[in-house]
Amino acid sequence: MRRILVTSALPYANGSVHLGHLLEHIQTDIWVRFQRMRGHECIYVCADDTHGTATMLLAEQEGVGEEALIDRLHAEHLADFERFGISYNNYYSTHSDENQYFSNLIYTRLRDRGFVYTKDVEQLYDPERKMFLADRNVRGDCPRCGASNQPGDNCDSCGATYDARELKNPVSAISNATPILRNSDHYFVDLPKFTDFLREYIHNGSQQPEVANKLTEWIDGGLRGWDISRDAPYFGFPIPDADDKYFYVWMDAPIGYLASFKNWCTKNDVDFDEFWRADSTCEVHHFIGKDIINFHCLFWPSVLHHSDFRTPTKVHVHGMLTMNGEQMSKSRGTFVLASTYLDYFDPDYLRYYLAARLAPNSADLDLGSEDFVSRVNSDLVGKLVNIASRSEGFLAKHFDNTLASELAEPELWQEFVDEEERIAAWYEEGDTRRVVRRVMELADKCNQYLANKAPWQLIKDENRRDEVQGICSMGINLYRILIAYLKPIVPSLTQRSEEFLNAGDLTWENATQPLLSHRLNKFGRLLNRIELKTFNAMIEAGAQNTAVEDDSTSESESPHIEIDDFLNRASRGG
RNA sequence: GGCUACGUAGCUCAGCUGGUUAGAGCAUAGCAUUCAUAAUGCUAGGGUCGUUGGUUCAAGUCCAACCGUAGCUACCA
Repeated sequence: MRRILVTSALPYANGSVHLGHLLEHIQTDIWVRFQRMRGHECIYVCADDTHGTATMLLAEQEGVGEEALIDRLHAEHLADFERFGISYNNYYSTHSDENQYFSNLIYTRLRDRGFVYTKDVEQLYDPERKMFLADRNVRGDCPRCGASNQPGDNCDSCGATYDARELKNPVSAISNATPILRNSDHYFVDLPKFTDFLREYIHNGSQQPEVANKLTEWIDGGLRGWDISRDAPYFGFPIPDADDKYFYVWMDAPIGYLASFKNWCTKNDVDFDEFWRADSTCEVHHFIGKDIINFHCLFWPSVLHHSDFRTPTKVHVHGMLTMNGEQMSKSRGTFVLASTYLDYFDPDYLRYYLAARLAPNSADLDLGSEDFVSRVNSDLVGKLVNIASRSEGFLAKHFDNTLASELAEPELWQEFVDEEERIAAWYEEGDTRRVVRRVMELADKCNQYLANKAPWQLIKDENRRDEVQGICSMGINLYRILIAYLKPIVPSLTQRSEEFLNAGDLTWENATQPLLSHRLNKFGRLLNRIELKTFNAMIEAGAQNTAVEDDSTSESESPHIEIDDFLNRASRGG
């Protein structure tokens, strides 16, 4: 039995769960459910990422304390994810004692080993709000093309990248005050010292090839020190032995994985160190989006390795979700919250669709409305569920819902059984696209078999009734093995099927044993078809739900962050 | 600008280390069927495999250039 710890990136506590988050958490959950189905120990933890300026400002805007804000969002996030069947063992928070403990521990270890240095940094400062301004919180004229009202790090108009200090006519996006330059000591992790370690680490099988490529690029370009401190006021953990300095949110965010797991270990009496000591033989898998590769594949393993923790076994990187070919964005009206989706569709539809498109790479994934509807209706209902539906009637009507005592077509059955190994390997790699394709090919094969045998003809002949039972029992058994193969992807459909099949929980092991002389439960509708207009209604509702927010931010004239930017970065990782 | 990935039928994609007339599903058309949630089965049309050049007995499959698309160019809560 393998011992596996799995994480999804930590959603940031400044907004609701949306389909972009779900892509990641569903992908993770499928992998986790597969591992558990195979009989491995698989602990899945996540948490809300709570610290930083954004939460601080949002709390202020809402007139509540940060802790009240993050508590509220934590409850919301967890409820949304749970309704999608995401099977965390623990969904915690980075604003926790455990997280502070590990942050301090890691920091002091790094510091004591000479991997931390301080440097004087000059930054824009908002004199009204008395706080330093991150690049994103400054707007001004582009130093190259002169376009007005550009963000502090790059120009949307001409694409130039620059330092916020170079902006002309800078304005604080928080208070509209004119920022001044001010100096402060910052704490840096000496990343360049980890160059050799990283060069080796990224080729140890922990990275997808295209990710390793990108990392090599960064490393070859020369690593720079990583600024891990922020000045007060800042919502976060104070840095030990420093005056009014706080850990930069991206420092303690990944540590949230440790904290969440530790919290779970305490409650379940599991040895944390078994998983995290440097020579652990357990596995650690992170699932993240490609936007946060640097944090998880450069900083995180470096920090872990140099503070006596093991490094991740594998980082699974996925691409971004687009809607009908466009970036998910509120202004384009292609933004759908998890809760909005649930007003219209069963989670299994989305889980199935995403699984049908996911491969072990970081390519972007498009959710196309017609494609979505067609795959659900053709594959799940028309092909798969249809097998059970068309077989069941005969058994119920003529055979007291009882399966034949032996397999009518052992070779056909064996063919389905023989796929087990390949399908498992695809799951393991994260190639659910192949899993789905193969299962649907088998479903086609099964429908062909039923069409050829035409039990609806045979039933008319009194002498051939036994054949009908045999054929339909094949149909049910084949349906059963196929739904078992898809169990990690469509848990609720599987559960309804298990009830109908009346033979307990499907496991990877028992799925390849046919049911013989077995009594089924009463058949109920397993899955409904969906309509394109429902999907369109959902998109429209999504646009309406979010239009309000757009207005409010533009009216205030001081959005702390462009709203679309928010979305792209809403799934950070912790 | 630099780097990376991708560009195969209307759509989503298979095509591994180069080797018979380029495949599947969906969509479309016709036929069959009616057990099944207007589901299923059979058949057909549809692609100069982004462009050009090269290596080779042989290239969608390797190389180069070009065109196009997307992304990255790390400290942003």
